[in-house]
Amino acid sequence: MDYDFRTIERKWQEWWAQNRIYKAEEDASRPKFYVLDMFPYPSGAGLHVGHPLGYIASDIYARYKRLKGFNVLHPMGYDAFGLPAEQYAIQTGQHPEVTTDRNIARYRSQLDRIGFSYDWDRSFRTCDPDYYKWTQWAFLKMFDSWYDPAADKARPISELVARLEKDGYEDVSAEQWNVASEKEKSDILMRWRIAYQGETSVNWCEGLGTVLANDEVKDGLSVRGGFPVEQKKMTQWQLRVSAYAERLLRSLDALDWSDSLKEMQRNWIGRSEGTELVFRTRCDGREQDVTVFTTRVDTVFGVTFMVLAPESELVPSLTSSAQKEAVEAYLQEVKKKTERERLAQTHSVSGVFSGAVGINPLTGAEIPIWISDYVLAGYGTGAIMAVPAHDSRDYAFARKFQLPIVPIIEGCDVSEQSFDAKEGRMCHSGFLDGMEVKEAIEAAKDYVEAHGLGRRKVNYRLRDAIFSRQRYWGEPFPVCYKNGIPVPLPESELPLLLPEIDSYKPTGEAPLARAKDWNYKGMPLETSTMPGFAGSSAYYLRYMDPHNDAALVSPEAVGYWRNVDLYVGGTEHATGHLIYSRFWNKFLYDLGYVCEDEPFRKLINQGMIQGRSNFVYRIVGTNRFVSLGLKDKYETTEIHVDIGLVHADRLDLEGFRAWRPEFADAEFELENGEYICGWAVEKMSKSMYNVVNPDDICDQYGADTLRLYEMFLGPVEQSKPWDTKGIDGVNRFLKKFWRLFYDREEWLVSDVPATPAERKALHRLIGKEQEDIEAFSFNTTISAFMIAVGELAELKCRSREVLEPLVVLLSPFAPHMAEELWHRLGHEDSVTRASFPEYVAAYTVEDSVTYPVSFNGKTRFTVDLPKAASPADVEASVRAMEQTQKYVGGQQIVKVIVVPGRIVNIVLK
RNA sequence: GCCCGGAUGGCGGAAUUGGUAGACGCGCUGGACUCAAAAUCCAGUGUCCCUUAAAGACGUGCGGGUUCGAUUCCCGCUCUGGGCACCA
Repeated sequence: MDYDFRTIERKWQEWWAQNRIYKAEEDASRPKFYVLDMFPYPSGAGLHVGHPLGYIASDIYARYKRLKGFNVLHPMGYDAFGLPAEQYAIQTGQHPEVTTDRNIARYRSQLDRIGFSYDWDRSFRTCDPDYYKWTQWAFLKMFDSWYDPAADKARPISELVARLEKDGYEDVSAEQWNVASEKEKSDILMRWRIAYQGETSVNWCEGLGTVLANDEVKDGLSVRGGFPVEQKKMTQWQLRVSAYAERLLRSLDALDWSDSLKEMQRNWIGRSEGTELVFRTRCDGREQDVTVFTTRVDTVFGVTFMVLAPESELVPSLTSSAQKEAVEAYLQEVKKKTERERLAQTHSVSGVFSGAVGINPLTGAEIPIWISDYVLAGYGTGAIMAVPAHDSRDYAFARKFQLPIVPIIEGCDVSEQSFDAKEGRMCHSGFLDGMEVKEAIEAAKDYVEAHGLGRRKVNYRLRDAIFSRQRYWGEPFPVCYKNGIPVPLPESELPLLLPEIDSYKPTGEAPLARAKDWNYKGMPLETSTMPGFAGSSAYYLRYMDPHNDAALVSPEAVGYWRNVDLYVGGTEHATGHLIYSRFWNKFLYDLGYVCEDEPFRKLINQGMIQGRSNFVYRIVGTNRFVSLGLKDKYETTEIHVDIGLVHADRLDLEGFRAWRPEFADAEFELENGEYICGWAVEKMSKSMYNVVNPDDICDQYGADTLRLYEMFLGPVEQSKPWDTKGIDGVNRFLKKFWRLFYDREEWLVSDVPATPAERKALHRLIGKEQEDIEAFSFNTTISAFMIAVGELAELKCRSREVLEPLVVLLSPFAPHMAEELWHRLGHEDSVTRASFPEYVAAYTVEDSVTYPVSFNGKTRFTVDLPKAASPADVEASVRAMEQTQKYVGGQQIVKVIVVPGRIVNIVLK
């Protein structure tokens, strides 16, 4: 009986599916464990070998946890709304759902071949009305809530309305509220709702005809499609993520995520402690207060000018009539410039004098107010005090416009550049003179607050999320307009189904505006749709209770499954999905719908698998190709060649000629009769002809080999190149494993007792496997497996006592083979239901004692000896080391002290 | 520019966190079995010196330091991957 992976894998995949082996059900008698993969957006290209890396890792972990007695929830679904399907629809006229269905079917068939232990009964797509009903529901809840800073959580908007009616709130008095019109009331509430509509500067992408979130834009281009993005003021639906900035930052500490990812989130949230300082200003005889934000109030004596952002609403009132023309010209220039510069990535210094002056609140000095695009409207107050001596941006500006530079830190040289460091002793700074910068900051803050000149303020870079997209393929907003006032639809109307439209071609207006009868009881419905992250923000909750028609998730289900214990996915979601999801979860937590404050307890970022591309070298101007070693003799062009035509870097010449018509009469210059190709590690992509399809690997080697090899390649978190060449090693291992059980047709396993050596091999493996799987170190686990199997093969182990646990240990990695052998061992149930602790208990590693050995009281190394060893044995062992191990650096051991409490000390000469 | 990581044989990568560097796999070399090939198995494989072996010397990006002992800790560089980028 040979190892016939094709038959075995098909057989058990069918059996698992038919018998619902991986079905998860709530079971209060067992501890739960929730293992989740970031669900894929099914693109048209299908899966390449890099995609399943994380899925395989999480599947191994899920299977391992099952063996350890946990009730494991391990679901999979699809992130199905989004731009690519719609872009395709625009090109082909085909409904995005058709493409989406097709892509999902392909993904599913590819996934199924790898032998994952997903509970497919819980699967859904974000574009299913049954699912997006709950995305819309969450939006309604957000619309109907405000963030109460006193309670530090979201509360129903009705509570705010009650307050407004009775006492007013912040700058809205009860009188104002009570006489306000319906429209005015709506506008007032928009200032506090969690989901609100407001005018804001947005990333407008003309190429896609929609606005984009900050994380959907990179280097001034859209992440999807790479179209230029410009800033534009528009009224959009937004989510008040910024209200959660402090909580999102604070609860990061307790999460078991990588430091680099947490750091990325911290930077994205961008907390900075500073001061809001009020400057009196004068312009054409008018006086006005302007508040600036600064983290360096201590430098206020070095302020020599102020700067407003061009988009600041203060600009009109702070422009003098004399400067009006110049300012307007500058504003026009900025508008044009930003688009160009976003692409060019260079920032030239520009600005214009506003004609207004400000008065330094501490010194009384008059300083000019300028307008420049190096100040951002969206951060702080959109106005700054400039301290050119100690801020490089202010310095560059001062230099360009010849504004004074006044250093206020002793001994610093600002003739060439500013001195930005937060260190040194203050000077020319009145009451701050002589202080160190750090104490000066605090002293200045105290002074400002004590004299009513401003107040301490914490600012965040994190902005509210823009939630509207002028696109078709997304969740419709359950909102209609009554006399221009947004009115939410009642929950009973959900889901509000995405309407059919005639054409997907962009016309400048939102596609839904073209839908027939797009109104609710005669009131027009909102025409934008929700962004991609809407559907992916709470999907992990839905898996807990995917068929519930009455709630996103029942209190019972969420009470049992709580949150995700292990989340595996790519690092590219660090500042998008993972922020939005945490926000969304915290919001639902505030309202009592979920019972954990954080959605993902532990997060593993799998690395990327890069492709290994091959090249041929064509002599310029000919159809002649030279082998790698000879290419330097000629002027050549490097051409990507399909890796299917290359074996061990040797080119298949006939295959190459047949590959493309232009190569049909190619000539070759060979080395030792072979054409050697060049190679490089690059991103796996069609255009580089280096894509490896997991289906091909499954055909040729089997899913178990694929799983093992992807893990054996290196640490899961690390990016590494794929090279099919090495796959034979793990494939050989599996065949070897099989041969422990079968010698051709003969079944080898019997009930003979295991020898001590056989047991020892198994013990070591058990210990290693437990340790390494918990640490997510699967490559070393597999190494340990190879060693153990090698040892057992050499020992000709036939004992069921050892071989049966070995199958259990293998099952997370190579589930198909393990299942087959498990059944051949006489079991009827799945190996999934075997109990790992049972085997661990039966095979505990023999106890030994570790003695720490120290020189002069400091532990230097350890000695392992059997438990029964006497102090004399320990001393002998240490002295033996003196000779063989050179541990004591040539110095002679005078005395070895063995303390009863197992501590060994060495006294050196 | 700022903030995180990395750097170990021909290649992917190990090393119990300060204790025999290079586990495991690939590749390569030689051998066994074959008419032959595939498959399988065995042996060797960091570099240098040497006909070979023994023995030795050198070796974890570079330069210093701490230590009996450093891939591991500290200081200063180089290269490289990623994130942020006028955030006051």
